[in-house]
This record gives sequence, C-alpha cells and structure tokens, in this order.
Amino acid sequence: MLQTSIEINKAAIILKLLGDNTRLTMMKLLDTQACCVCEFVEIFQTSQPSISQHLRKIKDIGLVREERKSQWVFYSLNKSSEYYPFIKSILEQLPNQDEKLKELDEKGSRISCC
Amino acid sequence: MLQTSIEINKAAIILKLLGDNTRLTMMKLLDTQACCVCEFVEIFQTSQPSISQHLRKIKDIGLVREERKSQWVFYSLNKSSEYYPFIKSILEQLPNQDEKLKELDEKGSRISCC
DNA sequence: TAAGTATATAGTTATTTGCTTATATAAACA
DNA sequence: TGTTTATATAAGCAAATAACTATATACTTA
Repeated sequence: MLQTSIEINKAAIILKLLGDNTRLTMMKLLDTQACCVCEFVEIFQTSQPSISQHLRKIKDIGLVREERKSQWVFYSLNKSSEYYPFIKSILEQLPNQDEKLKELDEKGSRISCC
Repeated sequence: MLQTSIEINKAAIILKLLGDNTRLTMMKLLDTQACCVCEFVEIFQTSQPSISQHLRKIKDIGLVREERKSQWVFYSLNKSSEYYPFIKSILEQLPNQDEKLKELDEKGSRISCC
C-alpha cells in the first residue's frame, strides 16, 4: 500500500515541536481526550503562561485546535491536520499517560475546573 | 500484537534530535546506505565540523555507529539500538532522499572520497 | 618521516528556546 | 457594574543550540 509521505523539512519542524517533554506528553494526553489549560497547569506543575505558550506552538501549525466552553478553553488533537497520520503513528508508540489525569481526579483538581 | 513502547522522556529526546533538517535527512539517507562525513559535507553544503557535530549527537545516544575504513569514517544506522523500531517507523514515512547522493555521483564528488 | 587528506574537538558567537513576571482579555457571577 | 476566574500575550532573561574558525588527531602515501 502506498504510504503518503510528509515533506522532510515539514517533518523536521513537527519533530522538533514534539521533541519536548511537556508538549509530547500533552499530545499523548490529547490523543485520548480533550483537556483544558488548567489541567495541564496542574499536571505539569508549571506556570499557566508556560502551558499557554506550548499550546500556542502546537496550535500554530495546526496539530491541535481549541474550543472555548464558557470560561475554559479545551484543546484537542486536530484529526483533520495533514500531519495527523504522522503524529498518530508516533503517539501510538508512547505509553499511555492517562494516570496523570487520574491523579487529578483523585485530588479533586480535575473537577474544580472541567 | 503488543507494541513495545518507549519511555516518553526518552522519546522526547530522540524526537528533538530528529527535529533538525540536517540530522533528519542524514538519518533518512543512512536508512538506505552508509555514508561518510565528506559526503554529508557535500550534500548539505556546510562546514565539516558542523556535520561532525550533528553526527556526534546522534551517535552519542546510539542511533548511528561509525566505522573507520582507512582514512574515512562511515556512519550507518544502528539497527541494534533499542530505539531503532521507533526511528524506523518515523523514517519510513519520509520521502526518499537518495537523489541527493545521485547528484554527488553525477558530479563525481562521491567517487572522490568513497 | 614529512606532507596531504579526512575527521574530531575546542572555543566563540548569534540565535532560539523555555521559563518567569507583569499585564491584558474574556467570561461568569454577585 | 465590579470582582473573580481562566487564558493569552508581552517583555526579559538564562540556558541550549547550531553555526563558525582554529586546531588536534588519525591515517595514507610519497
């Protein structure tokens, strides 16, 4: 079967974006479910602007999309992106990160915002 | 079939290394055949130290290995690396870069060193 | 052994990156 | 409308990156 290939310099740009622990973990989490900014802030124990900046980078090249739901902004994988198959094939090989969300559930932090 | 997964922070390190146009193209070329430093210098039209430094980075985490053949050092993909399946699955999705080597052949530059 | 060729390493520098703090914007609600 | 909550943006800074030049090392060959 013919595999669609991605231009090599585009691939490099995407791999560089994925080549960051925070962004890669975000993408893996989003592969399972949409998340809002405040959840990421909890999970990564970092500042809210830092999270927003990471999200902006992956949004700018279309890997994720945002959807505002009242005061919260939810991010999800953009499955219509031309790069989605490429991304997906990488994420598939990573271990599930959902225990990070479970911890939030247990702490009650998740319910607080989402 | 159970897919072996790669630790997420290790994956991030590898993706960052691949997230550079020069290194990614190198890896794709090496996926086809071993290359020596001087070929890369020709192909990328950059300085020899720059090429050596890129090669060192991907060698340091074991993605490639080097083999000296008289005065030349040939690099090849390290198929024994624990990360090789991950790498391979990414490289498979990239367009073949061998025309870059063909150009060298045509210019005669390839024969000059290898 | 001296000279030439191929590669590696060291040191320097400009650019990029990711974080921080401060501030702006948007929505919810009293 | 004023306050609170969630998020985005701007500005500043330290660390990482990738290039360069100069130099060291390794091998070949005259």
